[in-house]
Amino acid sequence: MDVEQTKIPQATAKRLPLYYRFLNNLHSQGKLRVSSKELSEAVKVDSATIRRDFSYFGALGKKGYGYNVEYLLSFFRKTLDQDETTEVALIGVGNLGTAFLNYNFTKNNNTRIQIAFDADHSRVGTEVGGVKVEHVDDLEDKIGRVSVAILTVPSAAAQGMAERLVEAGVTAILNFTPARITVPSHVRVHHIDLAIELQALVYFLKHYPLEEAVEEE
Amino acid sequence: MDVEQTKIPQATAKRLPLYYRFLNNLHSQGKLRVSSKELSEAVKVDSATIRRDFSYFGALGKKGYGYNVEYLLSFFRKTLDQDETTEVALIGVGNLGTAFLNYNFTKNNNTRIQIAFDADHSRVGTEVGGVKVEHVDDLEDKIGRVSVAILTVPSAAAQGMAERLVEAGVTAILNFTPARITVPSHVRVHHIDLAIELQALVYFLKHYPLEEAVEEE
DNA sequence: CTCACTATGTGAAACATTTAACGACTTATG
DNA sequence: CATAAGTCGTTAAATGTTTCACATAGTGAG
Ligand SMILES: NC(=O)c1ccc[n+]([C@@H]2O[C@H](COP(=O)([O-])OP(=O)(O)OC[C@H]3O[C@@H](n4cnc5c(N)ncnc54)[C@H](O)[C@@H]3O)[C@@H](O)[C@H]2O)c1
Ligand SMILES: NC(=O)c1ccc[n+]([C@@H]2O[C@H](COP(=O)([O-])OP(=O)(O)OC[C@H]3O[C@@H](n4cnc5c(N)ncnc54)[C@H](O)[C@@H]3O)[C@@H](O)[C@H]2O)c1
Repeated sequence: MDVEQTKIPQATAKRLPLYYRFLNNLHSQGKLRVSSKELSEAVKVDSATIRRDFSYFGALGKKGYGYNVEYLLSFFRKTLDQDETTEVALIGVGNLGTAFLNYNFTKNNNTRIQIAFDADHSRVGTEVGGVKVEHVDDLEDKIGRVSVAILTVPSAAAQGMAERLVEAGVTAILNFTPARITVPSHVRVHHIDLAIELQALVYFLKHYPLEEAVEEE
Repeated sequence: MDVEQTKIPQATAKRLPLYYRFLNNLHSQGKLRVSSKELSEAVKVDSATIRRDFSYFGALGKKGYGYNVEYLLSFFRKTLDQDETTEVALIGVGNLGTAFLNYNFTKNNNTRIQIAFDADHSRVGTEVGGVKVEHVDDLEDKIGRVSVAILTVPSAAAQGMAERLVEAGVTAILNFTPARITVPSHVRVHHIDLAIELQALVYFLKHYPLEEAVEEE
């Protein structure tokens, strides 16, 4: 597959899975076509932004008509590699890790948590969400060719585990710990820092007032 | 408090809680000063960006010296309103909701989940993470003056619950459901869409190659 | 077949964010 | 005290993203 499309802005790339999901919804509702304006209302992204995003992939729509849902969907399916499942490992079967294992990411989605590890012997051997929990000591033996990992260990263990994961061949980490981990430059890390998201929301609430609340009449 | 600081870029505002957390770490390690360069390595944000961010608040540092950790920390404590606790409601005590209730957001943080609601009678009355679970029918009665809500209900229930929350006075929602909810313009919604984050990570992995992995010698 | 309408795709402008570069001041050192 | 080294705060440039606005082309009703 041509890796030459590196021109697509990152902001656009982050919206693709969102478009894909809503297109799927429309498709299963039996809708045959959709305009950028309709899609805009559903995903809360400006319609011009949607058209711009789509245009990076060429002319996907028809003037005066809109987009054919089926065509667009199959285009994105290819673009997002929805036909091949990406296997994911999860490290740390605690509160968050358990929630993720119980959640079926594969519903609308090409990713599946294939294997889980924990350091707590009492968890090892149990099955959570259909995935057997392995001991973290066996990580190198059992992780196989999985290249994506979700990290939900205590923050003190994050850096150490990241290093082991990288050593074992992982090249993408979704890090839910508050630790900012250091990895070699060929490894991609996305941080999802829930405490910060909550604090930031509160900060915006207090310092960036939106339009005045309208009392009902 | 002056709401006139609306000049601070949103990108900066989102980083403030991160700075605050690391400053706290440094402080408890007994560090007295820190340079933008050191901080940069810890939080993985370019040092020029850090200096620029800080400069929106005036001259917090000393040339040739860096920043005084204690001073900076107390400045951010005020700025982020860390002295008053913000009360938060959680709607939907399922997998994710339970994880959040069990997590102590207050550790380093001015937010606390104060009250939780669920529709499932078998959960109501139980206590999760020290928070009693109320029935969602009592939401309007019991939510009080809480203005921030975390939404972890099934996506089909998201829009309806959002409307009830807004009606009950909530003005900020952290939405973990895949549904893109519609709210009045005075309500702030932040979406955290975990399935999309995972898909986006996979997309970047495949289409935005980083530097070539170096085989060990 | 005609024509009013609709909605795309995009050039250009507006806006937002990051990064580079450096003068100015501080501290440390001999 | 003079000088070297360090680090901020900021101006300006570079980069990235969103939005506007409209020519254009295809649609669909009559
Ligand atoms: N739960 C939340 O709502 C929440 C919110 C924000 C951030 N976080 C962060 O997410 C991470 C996980 O949170 P949690 O609430 O699930 O914690 P948790 O303590 O419930 O789970 C951590 C799990 O990791 C396991 N573990 C410990 N060391 C390990 C290692 N070296 N290798 C593999 N497994 C190991 C533990 O046995 C445990 O099962 C933490 O870093 C936490 O700060 C969680
Ligand atoms: N668990 C995950 O890892 C994960 C990942 C991505 C997205 N999500 C999304 O987060 C949301 C919650 O996920 P989950 O795994 O915790 O689901 P869940 O089914 O475990 O929990 C949902 C809870 O909400 C309760 N509920 C249902 N209707 C309600 C209502 N009207 N009012 C109050 N409570 C109600 C249910 O009784 C249940 O306890 C879902 O929208 C899901 O799509 C979850």
